[in-house]
Amino acid sequence: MNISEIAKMAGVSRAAVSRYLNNGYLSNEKREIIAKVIAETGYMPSSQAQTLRTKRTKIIGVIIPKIDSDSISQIVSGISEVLSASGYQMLLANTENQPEKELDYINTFRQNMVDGIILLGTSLDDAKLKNIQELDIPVVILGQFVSAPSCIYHDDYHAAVCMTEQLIKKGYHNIGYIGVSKNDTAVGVLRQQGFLDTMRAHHLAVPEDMVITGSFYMENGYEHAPLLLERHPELDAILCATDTVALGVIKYLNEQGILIPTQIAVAGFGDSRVSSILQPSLTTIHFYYHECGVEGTKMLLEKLQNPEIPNKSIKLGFELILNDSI
Amino acid sequence: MNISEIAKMAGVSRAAVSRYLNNGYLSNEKREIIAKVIAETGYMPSSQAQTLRTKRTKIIGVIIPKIDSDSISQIVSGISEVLSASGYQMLLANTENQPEKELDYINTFRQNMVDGIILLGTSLDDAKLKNIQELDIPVVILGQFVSAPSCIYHDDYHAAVCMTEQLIKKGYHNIGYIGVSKNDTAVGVLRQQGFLDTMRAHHLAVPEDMVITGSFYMENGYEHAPLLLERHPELDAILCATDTVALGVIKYLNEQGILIPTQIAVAGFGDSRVSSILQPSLTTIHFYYHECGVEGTKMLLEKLQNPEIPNKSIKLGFELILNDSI
DNA sequence: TTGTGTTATGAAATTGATTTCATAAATAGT
DNA sequence: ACTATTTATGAAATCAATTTCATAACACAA
Repeated sequence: MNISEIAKMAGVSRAAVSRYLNNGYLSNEKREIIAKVIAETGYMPSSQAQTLRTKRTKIIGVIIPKIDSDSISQIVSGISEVLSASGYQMLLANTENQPEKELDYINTFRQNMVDGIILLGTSLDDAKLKNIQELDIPVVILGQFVSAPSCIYHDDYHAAVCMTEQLIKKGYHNIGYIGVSKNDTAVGVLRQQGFLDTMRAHHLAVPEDMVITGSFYMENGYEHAPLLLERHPELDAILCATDTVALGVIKYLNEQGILIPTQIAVAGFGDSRVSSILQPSLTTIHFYYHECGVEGTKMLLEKLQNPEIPNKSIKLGFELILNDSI
Repeated sequence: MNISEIAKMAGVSRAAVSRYLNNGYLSNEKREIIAKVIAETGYMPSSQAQTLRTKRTKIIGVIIPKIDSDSISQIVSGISEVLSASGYQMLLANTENQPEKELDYINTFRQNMVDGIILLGTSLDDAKLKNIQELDIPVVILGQFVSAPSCIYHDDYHAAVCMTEQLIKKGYHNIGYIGVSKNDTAVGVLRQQGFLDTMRAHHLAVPEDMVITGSFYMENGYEHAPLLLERHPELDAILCATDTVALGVIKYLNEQGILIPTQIAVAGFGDSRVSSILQPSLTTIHFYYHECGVEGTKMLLEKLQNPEIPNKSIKLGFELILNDSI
């Protein structure tokens, strides 16, 4: 079933049918007859042929490091919400935490498949950013600050400052830190920097070996908590770069019968759904993940409408969720 | 940059370039010169034009009820793994728990956009299934048993039987049940049926008002747990159709200072990541979600290779995760 | 009546690839 | 030396839409 057949059945030209589909110049008479034929046949125009002419796919490529993560699935949910409201489709690419795959996907997408790209950034080196800027389609980066394309990011640094101050205020002075890879500027570098700067500002020592770096998974906390405690028996709190890591720490402490927060306080970042259900509930930072997805997508769609719009970067705030784990 | 320009630059015909791209009949001489030109220009063939001819998009449509769910994101992760290994892309559509949107998306996908569809089924009535069978592209249903297209599903009934027997064995005889919508045969109907049948087999009464049906969200457990306890002060256990619902119940019990499992035992289904971290850890059923995604995708890709393959349905097992909440 | 402008319409070009078909050149077989 | 076959190649058709351009039909003013 193609446009020519519809045209023949309706006794009009292909152009007329195309005009019908695109609200072009057409008499009501023809409009009606074409509508009838289309309703009868259930004809749907081929999006490939349309794209070939119009150069628009109405598909947005979304690149994420992993899908089964609380924060990421919230962002994706926001993206999907806006896209589907605007008649766009979402092509989702999962790098499975291999940042080098990001470029692969960008190149696949570039192959005329998508109108724009949303990248949930992990490690963004200069080479990658240069590559991104050379694309002829709009790109929005989520979760990391970059000067080049537009981006929406969280105030990771001050969130860490806020959390650290809170810990200090509560009387914890020997605070260990379990972080994640420095390749991730937002989560790996800035949160740790916020922690260290605040400790220094309060004249509290943080020996080098009281800071540990690991993966984004629970195992990071589960395996490194004992290491920290062994090295520093005086430890009274552990701050983790993500809630997921904090969950690992909590699992270990529970297994060992170490009381939270009496013996060791624990805090995380991300306000994962379970933080309030844990016993004790986990003190954490709420970031606006869903909003991040929503706003980022709106930004991309605006760029699509008007490519002349200059790059913007939006910093989203945070909220301290004061629970019982500190 | 299109195939004609490349052909001109290389001094060959468009057909030769196309043969180069598709490993066709071509002399090494031409092969080399074309390779050089393509490398210099960074040319990438237009996937739209390719699709227009070949009728293959190398895109699979995946329809899910929501993205920010533990079980679903695990399934999607499995799907994404297999697809990307096979050079396919994933078009993800989120119905946001509105089953009527499933058909909308199927229709959008049908518009020549995808080679096949994976549907994480929620409510599948006959009309919808008929619609699906009339599609000219292969479809695989995940999570529900259907006779029509191929499907991969979990043994929800026996999982519920197993869990209920376990509760009874542990001495709980007044068990309340918080379920989800009956529109979902697997999660809503079969799990509840397994529970009721097992209770009956053990001659244990389950008054009608000891079974409550609600949403897939935590609120379901959080709001209905007090209702159950009020109606039946003799209650000694609550079985929930999903871990998420169980989390809501646990949240309520914790807030009220009701001890788990001493005063009330709680169990769920789905082995969500946090079940082992909760205090007490949640007794639950492990389903093979990731495998479900992997196998379902393999099944679809096989069908794509050979459309003559008859429909298959695979039932995946489960595992009782015996923790401390019962 | 002629000229001008508006409204509808279809023919044909265009988009960027693949594929069929015809054919030329090279090699093999007798 | 003459077919027969294999190997390479390009011209042209094809896929299914959109869009430009030309033009027919009609209304209206001079």
